[in-house]
Amino acid sequence: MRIPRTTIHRLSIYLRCLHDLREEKSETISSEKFASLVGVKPTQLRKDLAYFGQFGTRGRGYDVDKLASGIVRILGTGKIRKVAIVGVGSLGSALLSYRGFSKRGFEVAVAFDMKAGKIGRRSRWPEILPATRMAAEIKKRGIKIAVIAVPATAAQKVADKLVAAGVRAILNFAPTRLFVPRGVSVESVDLAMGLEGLAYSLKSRGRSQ
Amino acid sequence: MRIPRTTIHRLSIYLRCLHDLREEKSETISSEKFASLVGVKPTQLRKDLAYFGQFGTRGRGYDVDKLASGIVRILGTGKIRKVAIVGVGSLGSALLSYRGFSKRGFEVAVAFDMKAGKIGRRSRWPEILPATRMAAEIKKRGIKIAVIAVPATAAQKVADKLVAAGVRAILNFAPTRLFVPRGVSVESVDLAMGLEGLAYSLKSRGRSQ
DNA sequence: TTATAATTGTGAAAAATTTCACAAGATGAG
DNA sequence: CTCATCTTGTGAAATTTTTCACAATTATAA
Ligand SMILES: NC(=O)c1ccc[n+]([C@@H]2O[C@H](COP(=O)([O-])OP(=O)(O)OC[C@H]3O[C@@H](n4cnc5c(N)ncnc54)[C@H](O)[C@@H]3O)[C@@H](O)[C@H]2O)c1
Ligand SMILES: NC(=O)c1ccc[n+]([C@@H]2O[C@H](COP(=O)([O-])OP(=O)(O)OC[C@H]3O[C@@H](n4cnc5c(N)ncnc54)[C@H](O)[C@@H]3O)[C@@H](O)[C@H]2O)c1
Repeated sequence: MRIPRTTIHRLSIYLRCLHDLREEKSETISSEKFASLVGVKPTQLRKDLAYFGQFGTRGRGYDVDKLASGIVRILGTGKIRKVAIVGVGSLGSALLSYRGFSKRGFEVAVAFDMKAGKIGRRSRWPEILPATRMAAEIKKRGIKIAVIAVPATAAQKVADKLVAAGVRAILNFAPTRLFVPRGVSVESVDLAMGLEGLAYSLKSRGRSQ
Repeated sequence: MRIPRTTIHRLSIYLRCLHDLREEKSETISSEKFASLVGVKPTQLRKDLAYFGQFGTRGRGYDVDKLASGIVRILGTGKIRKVAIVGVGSLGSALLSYRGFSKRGFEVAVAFDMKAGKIGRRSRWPEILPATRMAAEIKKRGIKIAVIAVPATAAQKVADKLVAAGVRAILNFAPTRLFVPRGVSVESVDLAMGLEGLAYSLKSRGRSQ
């Protein structure tokens, strides 16, 4: 059965919310309350979960812990996944220092840059290596996920090298389309696109929202 | 007529691609070539545009310049829109120094932070003001779009203040849901969510892609 | 134990979105 | 001018996604 892309997207949102609920020591929650918390319809939440099995108890709701670990299992973020970042400019640096990824099951294991000045090891930061060692290190460490934070003009070449080195999933911040072989996934984050969406809803307020 | 959210999203992608085509001095392009460039079906591209009128010439295709300005008009990014950034931490700093927004019709006009050390004026950066002056400055400058780059725990309070000051659209980087009144739009960018999507496709390669 | 209330899981209906198929308009060669 | 070719715009069909409605299951109180 084909699972909608949007369902996977929402699963992430559910998981984030479950983390918060866990911190508040909630044990169980009904689809109704949970849905209103994340901002979807209860039936949608139940249908999203139903694609993957049964997670709740009729008459009671969902066990927060159990549901969280269920979604983690679905997403495949159960054991920590190593991530490489390519491009340690202003955005890459922000990502390197970000503590939020580890909570979600990702470890930034290493970063690469082509400029000599960026190379080295700072306390509490992942090691930054020269871009020339990229292929070898990624192979050696068995890294499957990479983040591209280089200028758009360099992004495709970097992607090609990453794929050749065994990377199977790329989070791309460069504002350009990446062409990759079948079997490799790309998610692109274009911040200007977010602003354009907002500009549009600003223009057509009332109609679109 | 209701326009799909995804259509607006794709319009941004089309526009980015048109910018590139313009730099390559292409004059016209058919929906077929254009679609293969951005990675959608030609009929989808034509349908997306058809929501807003007629932009092409039968037998010839689309005039690159004309289509670009058409999409700009649809999105409402024709005249530069001023944007405020709240939170000048590692991510906020990256956004402040980013030169890519102005090409898309946005100007980061001002930033705010609560820590005294962040306040001031650096060359080529927008002015950074204390958070206490946020409401007054946003009102004074008539800013309608803001970016939230503060910790998740502070995000809702910041959003409330922004809305009270007249902001109508928020790009939110904090990993939390923002509750805002009707008529205010929020786009959230959760980078961990991008990674989770990738982890999933890694797990279920072949099926989902 | 039995009745009542709560809440999930799910097939079917509804709504939204994408794709198709082709008429209509434009171009260019002869 | 005419014909063959190209390519858009669009109503209709197909597909996908969301929502509904309710049977099934569990909890709880009497
Ligand atoms: N900074 C932002 O806020 C922001 C926002 C949206 C999008 N982006 C995009 O993210 C990307 C990075 O942005 P940035 O502001 O950090 O740019 P930047 O110029 O500050 O950093 C780019 C880094 O990549 C390195 N680099 C260049 N080519 C490389 C290669 N082939 N291999 C390894 N390293 C290489 C450079 O040495 C530099 O350190 C760009 O594509 C940009 O458009 C940035
Ligand atoms: N850094 C990243 O790569 C990254 C990635 C994904 C998400 N995020 C999210 O983006 C947000 C910012 O991340 P960061 O790494 O830049 O954090 P940071 O701690 O480096 O910066 C936060 C800044 O916000 C300021 N601040 C706090 N409360 C404020 C308030 N009420 N008003 C004004 N300013 C206030 C702080 O003084 C600080 O300068 C966080 O919510 C984080 O989860 C960051």
